[in-house]
Amino acid sequence: MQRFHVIHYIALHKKGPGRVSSDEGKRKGKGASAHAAPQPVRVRTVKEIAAIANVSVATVSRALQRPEIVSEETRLRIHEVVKRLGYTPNALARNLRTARTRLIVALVPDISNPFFSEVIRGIEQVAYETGYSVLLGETQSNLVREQAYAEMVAARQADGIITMFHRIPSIPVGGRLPLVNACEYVRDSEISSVYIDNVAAARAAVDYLVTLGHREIAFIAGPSSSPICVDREEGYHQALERAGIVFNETLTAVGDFSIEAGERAIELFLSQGHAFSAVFCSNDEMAIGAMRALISRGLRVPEDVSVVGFDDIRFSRYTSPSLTTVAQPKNALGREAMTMLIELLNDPEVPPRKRVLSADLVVRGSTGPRGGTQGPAG
Amino acid sequence: MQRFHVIHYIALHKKGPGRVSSDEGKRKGKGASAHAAPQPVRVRTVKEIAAIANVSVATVSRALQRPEIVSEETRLRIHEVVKRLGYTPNALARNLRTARTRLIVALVPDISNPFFSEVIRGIEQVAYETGYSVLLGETQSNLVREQAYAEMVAARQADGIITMFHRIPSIPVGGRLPLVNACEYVRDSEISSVYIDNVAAARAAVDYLVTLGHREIAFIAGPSSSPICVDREEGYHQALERAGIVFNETLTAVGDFSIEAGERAIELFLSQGHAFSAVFCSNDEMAIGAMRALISRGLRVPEDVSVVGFDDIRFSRYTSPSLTTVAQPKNALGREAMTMLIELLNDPEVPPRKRVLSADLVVRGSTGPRGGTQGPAG
DNA sequence: CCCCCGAATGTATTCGATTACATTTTCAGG
DNA sequence: CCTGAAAATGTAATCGAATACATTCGGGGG
Repeated sequence: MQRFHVIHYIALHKKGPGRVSSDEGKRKGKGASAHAAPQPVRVRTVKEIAAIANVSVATVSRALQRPEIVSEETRLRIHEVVKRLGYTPNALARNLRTARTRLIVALVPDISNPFFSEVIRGIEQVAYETGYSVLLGETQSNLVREQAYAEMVAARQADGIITMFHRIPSIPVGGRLPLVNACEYVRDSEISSVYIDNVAAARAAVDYLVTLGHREIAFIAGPSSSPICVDREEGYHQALERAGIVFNETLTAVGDFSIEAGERAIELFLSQGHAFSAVFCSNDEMAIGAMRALISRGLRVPEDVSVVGFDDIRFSRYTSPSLTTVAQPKNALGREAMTMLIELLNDPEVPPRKRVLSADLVVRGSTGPRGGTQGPAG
Repeated sequence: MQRFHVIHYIALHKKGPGRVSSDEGKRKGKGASAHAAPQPVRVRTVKEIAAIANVSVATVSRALQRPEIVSEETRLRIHEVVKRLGYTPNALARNLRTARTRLIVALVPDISNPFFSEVIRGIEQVAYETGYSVLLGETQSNLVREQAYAEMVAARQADGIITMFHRIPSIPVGGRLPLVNACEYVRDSEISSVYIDNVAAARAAVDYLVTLGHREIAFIAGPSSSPICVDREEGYHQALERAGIVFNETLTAVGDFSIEAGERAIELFLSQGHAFSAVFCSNDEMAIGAMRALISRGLRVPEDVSVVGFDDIRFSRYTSPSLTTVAQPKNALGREAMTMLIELLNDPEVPPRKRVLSADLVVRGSTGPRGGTQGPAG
């Protein structure tokens, strides 16, 4: 990999980035009021509230949980005290007693991936509607971290978990943990999942390139450890076969979903000197990298080479040219996943299910009919 | 706003995106084993472990918490039982008793913003080193959500909180909640914060444009509700003043940090017909939007107009041309924030502090000397 | 052989809320 | 003015682990 532009730095300060100044903290407030009395954090309990409101703890609890069964007068008095003292019930005690937290954990490999953000938004919508809260965890595809978050459920700190990668945290013996797999799935496993028909989606994308007249279609695959990537590759093969195009192994490269991987793949294809007029990529980042590499080699997109991505991340609308890609129903994936998880939480007996949603091809500027020029090496 | 490319959809399936199929769930496993016995989730407790290992609950607890004070023989026996039965201690009970969770909440307005992801990574590094776990919350700049997450601390579900926006969740009366503000800060408030010297950083960016010969420098500001945006604007003004350039009000526009806002701002400048040869933007997204708009109007970056962003998000390396921008020490911001929070947790008496880190200007391809052409309208 | 000390383990309280069950209050109907 | 059911409130057990305090055990010193 090489940079295309020289990067040089101009320090704003003499001190390095590590140096810090913290004088503001030392300044004394102008009046005497500035934390003159760093009074210990007064933690209130039901007992105190009960004593002050002149009722029993049970009544306080009821006034907060099911106000309708407490007399108006008492209720108002208790609420006044609660408000005045700023009382918040201890959720640990409550959850311990009730054996539920109304909290679910959503795990993503990479939070900055805009694809997942949309899915998470879907999860949160349903969670909100059903009175759950969502806590996010980033695993960075690290097994240890995945496991650590899964333990939170085993330790009763959360009720369930939605994962967005293809590895299932090993289930603590004894209990089936309430888990739903979103976007990805694990073949043959007894895990509930929501995902799209990746074979069909990839096939449709490549079909579209075929209808534009392309015959030499390159493919940039994702890691084969992920079942959905295998499916996308399968879809690519099926489309070629249907169109009567002979599969050319040298026109397939494997990447790791990064922009750089897309660039490298194109470099590889070009160096091999085999002609191609279109590239289908297993995700948008790699497609963006592919476009960059093509353009920097003086090839025009889509006049010389058409490019298709997968996912429809927000940014693919803003590349130049904008990217044709397979749009996953991100929001729906999230919503379905959360809905399934709630079913599971309400009734642990329900068998695991797999739900398959459909995807759409979004045609933008990066694809066009096979041009007069025969492609890069044609 | 208008699209530059026609977008049309090709449905992959007849059924709409909402339709789902879930046949796989119904299929019976080939053998009898497939969840033949959906046995109730056996939740183990110390008591059970103690009974099976033939010791008291205290000994089990000790074997898990401080193994060294338990005899080798007993310890091994207990660990064997724990492992065999897949016992995980109930964290709620533990946290209730010990009054600490070793969990902190990190709140961001938008998880897909790559700027925050880097900061979060810094937070997590320090958290990991000190035995804390980080849970992420996305607030979407929604006050209700900010408040809801803050309540988690009041309810003792988390020990502390790091926010990355300029609003302070109203503190539950009675207790100062352990909170650190990262990247942003609140003027004159008694809140610990870590941020960069935005005035100096912005000034340096504009200074740089001046050294390249630019005199008509436009500015795309961020929302003035955010102190750091005000600071960046102040830095812009200071740099102009130093260079003896008269401030031209029509060359300043306010945006909301989105790509579209950057586009709109450029349209505005161009429509006003006032010449400019450089644009400084309060963040990278708006700078990317600005470049798009300029290029789509047939202007060259940087030959006709230089563009500078702020933040140095990952993607700004990959635009064409790549973006010159102010790089915030994202990782250090996160690390410092978490470090400060831990100090606060260990000793609630420590007064709030503000730490100011330095930023670097990263020069890439979007800036160049003021060219022969006089800019868009010159 | 006894005493004492430290190591190992056990007993029982505690954390703070929820809630089953018990008790008191209220008031309509007789 | 009494009765009884419903409403309101109170008492105490409970969730599961941690831990202060109590007890037991083993063995070295006197």
